[in-house]
Amino acid sequence: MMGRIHSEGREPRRPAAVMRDVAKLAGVSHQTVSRVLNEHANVRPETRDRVLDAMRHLDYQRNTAARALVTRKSQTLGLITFDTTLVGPASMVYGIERAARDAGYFVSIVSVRTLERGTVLDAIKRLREQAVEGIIAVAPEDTAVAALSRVPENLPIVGVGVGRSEDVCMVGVDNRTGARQAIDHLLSLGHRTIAHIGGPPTWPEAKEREAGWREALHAAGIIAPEPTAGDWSARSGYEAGLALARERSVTAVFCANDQTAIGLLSALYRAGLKVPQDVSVVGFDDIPEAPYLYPPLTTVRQDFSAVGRQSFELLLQQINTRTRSTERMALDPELILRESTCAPA
Amino acid sequence: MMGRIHSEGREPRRPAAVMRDVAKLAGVSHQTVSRVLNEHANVRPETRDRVLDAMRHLDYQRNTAARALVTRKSQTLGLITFDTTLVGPASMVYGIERAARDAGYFVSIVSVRTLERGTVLDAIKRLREQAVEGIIAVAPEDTAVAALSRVPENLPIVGVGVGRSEDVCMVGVDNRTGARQAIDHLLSLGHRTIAHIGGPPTWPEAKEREAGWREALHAAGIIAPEPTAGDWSARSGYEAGLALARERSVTAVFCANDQTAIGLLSALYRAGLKVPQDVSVVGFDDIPEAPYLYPPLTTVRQDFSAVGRQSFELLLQQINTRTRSTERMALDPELILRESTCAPA
DNA sequence: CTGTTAGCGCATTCAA
DNA sequence: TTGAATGCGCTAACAG
Repeated sequence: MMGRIHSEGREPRRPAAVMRDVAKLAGVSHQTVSRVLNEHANVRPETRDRVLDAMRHLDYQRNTAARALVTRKSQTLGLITFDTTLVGPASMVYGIERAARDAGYFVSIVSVRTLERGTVLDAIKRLREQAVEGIIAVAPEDTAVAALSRVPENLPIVGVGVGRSEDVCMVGVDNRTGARQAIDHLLSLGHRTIAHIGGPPTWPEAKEREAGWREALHAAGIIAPEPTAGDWSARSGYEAGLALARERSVTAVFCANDQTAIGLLSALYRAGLKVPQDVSVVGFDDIPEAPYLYPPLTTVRQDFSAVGRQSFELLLQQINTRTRSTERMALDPELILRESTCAPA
Repeated sequence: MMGRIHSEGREPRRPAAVMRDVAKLAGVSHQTVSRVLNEHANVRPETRDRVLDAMRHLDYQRNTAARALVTRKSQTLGLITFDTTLVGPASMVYGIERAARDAGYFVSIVSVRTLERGTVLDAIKRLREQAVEGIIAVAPEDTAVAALSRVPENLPIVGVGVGRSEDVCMVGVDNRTGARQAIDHLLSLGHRTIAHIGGPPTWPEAKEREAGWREALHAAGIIAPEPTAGDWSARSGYEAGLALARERSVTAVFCANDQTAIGLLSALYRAGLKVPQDVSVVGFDDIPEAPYLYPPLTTVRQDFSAVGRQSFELLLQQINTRTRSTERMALDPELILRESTCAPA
């Protein structure tokens, strides 16, 4: 009779308090509790305080599942990120999560290792199961962008990247302009042979950077040499650097990103070349280490967290207006001059 | 009478199919649909197929809110991460998310900028609102660890890091051993003056690495000099390096992490010193760039994704057994020999 | 093997 | 200003 005779030892002591409990303690109906919770007007301040007190006493947590069930809103958005140690994604996750939280959204994350169509589709499926109200996908590869255009019309989505897509909203950085700034800088220094170590050809960002390099060279009446293929890694920069050092024909190298530049620097030194005296080097991204490399790296800065915030804004807009946007937004990068570039000998 | 006369233009075309719709189309009860969904036995294969077909036709998505409401399980776990471009957290998020997904859990992420107690407590509160079944918190600072011990008894939690805590399960790397390996290596090379550029003193990991350095030195009968304070950044390594170069009394430096080592290398070169000939350098972490620095960096490797997986395992165990564990697990790091160390001149 | 019933905790009508 | 009823979509218990 004492209750709990059959209590199962492994259960948490007290079941979590629900609205009814709060209501009882405050001497009101559970309805009124709901009202104060949702900040409806028409609740006497005095009643409100009693309810608030009761909630505190019972350590009341509103049940989001029940709430979502009836409102048909999960207050959650999905985030698809790419597994990587590249700075970009990490900073963006932070920016996005931050913005989402401020707007009252939870964020559910799915990390994918590759950006193949199938993988991304799986991630989307998983997020749909979760009933997310919208999705932000870091989609730097063509295949990923293609997958995004397959999400149902009624699910808002924003891609982060610069891939071409007919029907999905994308936000990224204007890589082409960034690259041109870098090359123009090198040209103004007097360089005429400017090599490029590119990123993976399946990445639109890589293609844009290469295009910018090509355009700037072309505008100066210089025929672009064949770029070296890379994969964003220091390793690829290192290997490309070894080859470049053997040729000894270039006075400057534009790297697809800073990691590549790190590897390049290493290869150049190993070959006995000096930077910037023998070879000028420019990177892309402006990772936190860039100013403290030897020499401090001239590079193109991207504001990743701005991209993150912006993508959330665009998503929120779609959610609120219930319209699928196909807007395309490109933020401007900024050339940061440091000591890895100088006039050629 | 034709229905939809009052249809609101901005609504998605078709409301999402629910179980009842599937049931009707398949000519069964909604219960049977639920059975096939949850893979209960006792469903005739034939019926099963009809149901599956119907689900496909209607593009049925199960409603997780409704499911969570009745099962009292959100199938979600919370992840508190630290805003940073440090490799560790990024790799661990991946490992954790991966493991969680394989086990059928969603993961909801909260990124915090600082690890102050209040910030972490807020993150926990937010996750509790979401009714997560457990929390993994990347908690590399003392204040964060302290906050973790405040979560209610019935919410499983695992901290990632090496902080001391009476009542929360933690998994991390044995930094002390890692540091000792590094110093022993340096000692065996013949070094007798081995400086240390530390991490932030509020980080237990930093303290452990320093302790390992101190212990190894002590064991060799050497009195440890005063370590230089750093903050994990390349900048701090650079500044410390400038100072060390002025003194010119050390033959080797053990850095708290690889970023610090990057800055140190830069400062050393700037001062006209050669690595490893004049000064040997050892890092910690083994970031992807480490093998491609100049010179390739000898460092202590941590398996971040293993830490991530392990932390999930421990969390899952707590969830399943409904017991709060206080286990403490330390994975072994591994010294990776490269070219930044050699015998002193 | 399958269907019927009940209720999870909440927000949203309606009444009072 | 407050309370009573209704049902969101699903799973679990019980019948058949």
